[in-house]
Amino acid sequence: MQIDPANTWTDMNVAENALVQKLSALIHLSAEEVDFLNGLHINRADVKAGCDFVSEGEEFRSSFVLRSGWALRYRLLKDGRRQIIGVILPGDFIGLNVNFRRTATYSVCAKTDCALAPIEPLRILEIHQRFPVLASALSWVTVREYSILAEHAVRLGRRTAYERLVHLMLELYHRLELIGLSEEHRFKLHISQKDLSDLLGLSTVHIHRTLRRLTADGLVSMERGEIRLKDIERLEEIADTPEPFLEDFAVL
Amino acid sequence: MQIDPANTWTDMNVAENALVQKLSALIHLSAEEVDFLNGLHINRADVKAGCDFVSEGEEFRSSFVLRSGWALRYRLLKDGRRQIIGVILPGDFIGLNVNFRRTATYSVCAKTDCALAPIEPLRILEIHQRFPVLASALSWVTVREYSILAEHAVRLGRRTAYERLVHLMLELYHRLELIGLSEEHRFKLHISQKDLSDLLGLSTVHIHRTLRRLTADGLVSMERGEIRLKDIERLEEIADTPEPFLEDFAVL
DNA sequence: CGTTAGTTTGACGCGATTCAACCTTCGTGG
DNA sequence: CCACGAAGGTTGAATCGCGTCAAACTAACG
Repeated sequence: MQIDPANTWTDMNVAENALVQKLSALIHLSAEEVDFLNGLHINRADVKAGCDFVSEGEEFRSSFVLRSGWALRYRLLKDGRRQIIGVILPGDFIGLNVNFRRTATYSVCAKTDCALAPIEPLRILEIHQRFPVLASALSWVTVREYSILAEHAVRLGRRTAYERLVHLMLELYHRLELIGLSEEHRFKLHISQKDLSDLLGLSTVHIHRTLRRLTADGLVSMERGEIRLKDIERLEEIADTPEPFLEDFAVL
Repeated sequence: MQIDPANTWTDMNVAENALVQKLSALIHLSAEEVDFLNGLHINRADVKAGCDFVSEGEEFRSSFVLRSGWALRYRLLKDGRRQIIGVILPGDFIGLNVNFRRTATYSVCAKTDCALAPIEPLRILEIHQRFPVLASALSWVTVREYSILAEHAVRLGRRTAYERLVHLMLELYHRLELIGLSEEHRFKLHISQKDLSDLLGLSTVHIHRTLRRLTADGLVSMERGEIRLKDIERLEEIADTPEPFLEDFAVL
């Protein structure tokens, strides 16, 4: 029953370039395009677990691709209540679209040690000019992010605690699978019960009890932070996931 | 106390082109750019109040700009629970980003008679090639949509019923103000209590009671579907809105 | 003038929170 | 190598915000 938010990032075969892997699942990338994407990773910034590397209200110009690690995008209310907007996984962008206003509206916190690839805004423009196929892939990334967030809203607004947890597990599982970070229905969960509660709009106590119920029902097992989804079909039934889940996003 | 989801759309001076108005608030548009944006409105489709004009799971290729009216983007769970993802107001896009997958993941329902401007995907590409300034404005639109949805998630996850309602009123007020559809802290609310409940993840009964409490506290008044925010400062205090609200979005 | 959609109201119940312990694990420094 | 503190997990009891049910009311429309 223990969730272990271990900071050592050694789970599985970490993708060389999760972004390339993610986009390849969608479209065929030419060698030139792959080179360009790898070139985006020339710069590198490392962030220790526990650090906020984007802070609400502060200057935020350059954007990033997360190369490895887990991070959380969140907002804090004045009285300390926290809502997590989403989980950022390897290959995800932080600030993909041009922000010509100046400040961040959310904070981003590293839950494990993270490697970032800072991207100059000019590089994004370059994509639109020189790589039309990549440009539409980025558009897909945008739509996908929006869709994930929309599903998050549905989860928060109209699902029970039990359903929320199942739905989140499935989201993480599918997203990790796409970048080669989960296999055989197993993945490492790098966030605490407190994080889960702020993600799902519940209390830690209730998260704990619900997690217990999930394992008691034989749907999920957990040891040392590793989650195992024991019956995907029933889980998808419970979560009432759209068909197909996280693969086929269209509307923004 | 009556919310009147009147379908006659005659509130105030409807903007000729709400999109132009919205973008003008952000950047200076050249005559050429304004012409181009107006040109997007050549095609026109009308939809009656109550109609779903985008349906989850169905083909969805062309995108739209909403010229006039109110629409709701929502998702339905199998057992009938509904969560509204967001309110679509004049000048808003539906499906701005290129969707090279085929189907819609959400439904969109017109709450008033709506006028739509269908946009061929090619037009969006044209913007990126010929109008770099417009292209970044569209990027801003995307970021803004994401930020509104993120605030929606915070609302659903970590605010009380009372706060949710206040926060929503402020969101609508500010968005309508930007396109000239609200004045003197008043605007017409074109959705029912049922819609409010599915928007805020509450029951209609509780929405009603909370609305009653808001008016009793002298913060808001309502007659025939017209909302009046009587004390913006206190409302913003209650909603704990970020500074500045809905104007300065940066992170995606 | 009946029908339909939406609003209003009260009584009751439950899902989730709060509070307050206590326990376990792990990293750190003496 | 053990002592200690911090962070996170576990548990029960009491409480409350919000949901459910059910019925009456009101306005709009043909």
